[in-house]
Amino acid sequence: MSAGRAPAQRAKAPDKRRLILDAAVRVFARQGFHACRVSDIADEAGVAYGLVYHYFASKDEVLDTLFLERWRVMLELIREVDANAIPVRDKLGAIASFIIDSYRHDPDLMKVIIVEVTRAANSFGNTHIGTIREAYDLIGGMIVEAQDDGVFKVEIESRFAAMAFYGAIEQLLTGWIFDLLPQDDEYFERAKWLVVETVCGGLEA
Amino acid sequence: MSAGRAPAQRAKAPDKRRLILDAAVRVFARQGFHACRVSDIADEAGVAYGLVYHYFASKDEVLDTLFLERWRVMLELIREVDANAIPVRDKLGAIASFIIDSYRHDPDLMKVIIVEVTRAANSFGNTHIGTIREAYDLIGGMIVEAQDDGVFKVEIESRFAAMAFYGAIEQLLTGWIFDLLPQDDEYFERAKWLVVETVCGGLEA
DNA sequence: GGACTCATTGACTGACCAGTCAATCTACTC
DNA sequence: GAGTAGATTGACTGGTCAGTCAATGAGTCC
Repeated sequence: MSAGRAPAQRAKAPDKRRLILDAAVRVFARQGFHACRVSDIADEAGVAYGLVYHYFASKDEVLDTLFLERWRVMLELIREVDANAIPVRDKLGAIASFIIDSYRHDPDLMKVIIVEVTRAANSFGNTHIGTIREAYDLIGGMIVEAQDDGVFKVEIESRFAAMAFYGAIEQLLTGWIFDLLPQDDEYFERAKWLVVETVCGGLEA
Repeated sequence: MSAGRAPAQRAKAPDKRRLILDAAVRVFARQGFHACRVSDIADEAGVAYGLVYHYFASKDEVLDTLFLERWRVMLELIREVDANAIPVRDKLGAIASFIIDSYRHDPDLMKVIIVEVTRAANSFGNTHIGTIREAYDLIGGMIVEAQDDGVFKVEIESRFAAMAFYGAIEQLLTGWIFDLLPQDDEYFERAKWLVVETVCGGLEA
């Protein structure tokens, strides 16, 4: 807890909290949040059952932590991209790149976040809808800006366009998660281009 | 079970099996499949707990039935549309229309199917991936045909295009499910047009 | 009206699992 | 080396709930 203690902890012992989070990602990805037991997480992490409850108040909090950690990074990226004075196409391309690279780098984590949170309308999705929405709103803002600049058609409402754009990306990840699409570097790169090409092609004036 | 008995049943008693399925839709939509109890479904339907197990082998089978019933109708629609000699844009438009109208007509059912099945990679989604995939493949086939005719660019692989198209639609439904987008008739119609316009705009040669 | 079949009821059980807690260990301080 | 605080352990508990089943009801056929 104290600021001075944390570095000392990390220096000597393996960070058990992190160990538990990483194990949880693998277990959630493999079995799903509902189907797995807390003991599965503890076993996967190689720690005692009770230690999970030393670091987290509940099973839910483990998933909340994973989601918030990752989503915060994504929101930062989007804000950063948005601050640059570059064409919308590049902005949307950077977002698509980031999400697809996130999947490429840690497919299990992205699978968990998408399957268990952003699409779980009756559980975690509902809890975090405010945070999720921030991303849609930021993307929507970029589209409004592009419309004001005359780059995008004004007939397509920004909120719809943002949903369609984000939805297309998430569905590609879903395709990879379900193993319906090939997962190699060439395809990941192609997918980035495809999403931007398709959606921007349809939105441009 | 027997062919002669079914109509007699339906004629006199309210069809309890249907009553249970309809109640399940409302309960699953409200609480989610995992969070609800079988007794919630029985209560909602106004029947005894045990009757659910008279008609269905398990809680899972109730959801399976709901999904398969609906998805069969959608596959039929897609095949029917595909058989017509009309432009791709119209074919894809008909599919978008059908899905969006399905939501408009029975939002709870579509919410359940999307949230609990087509996006549930670790449970029902996995069980039904073959059936779900049929839809993607049919849409992919339409896109290939359009590419052969020179209407769509060949650079964008059909599987990717199909996922992007279907993903954009599903995300619109998700927007409605999460109450992030307005839900009135004008918006539903606008959404049909938007999806087709956006995706076809990006795919056309 | 007796015999049969299927529909319907709801109390009960057996398994499962999230979360608790008291005990033990480890490391650091004075 | 005694004292303290946090880390770690895992057996245990309490509640929940899917699925079972024996009993009862209702309709049909002869």
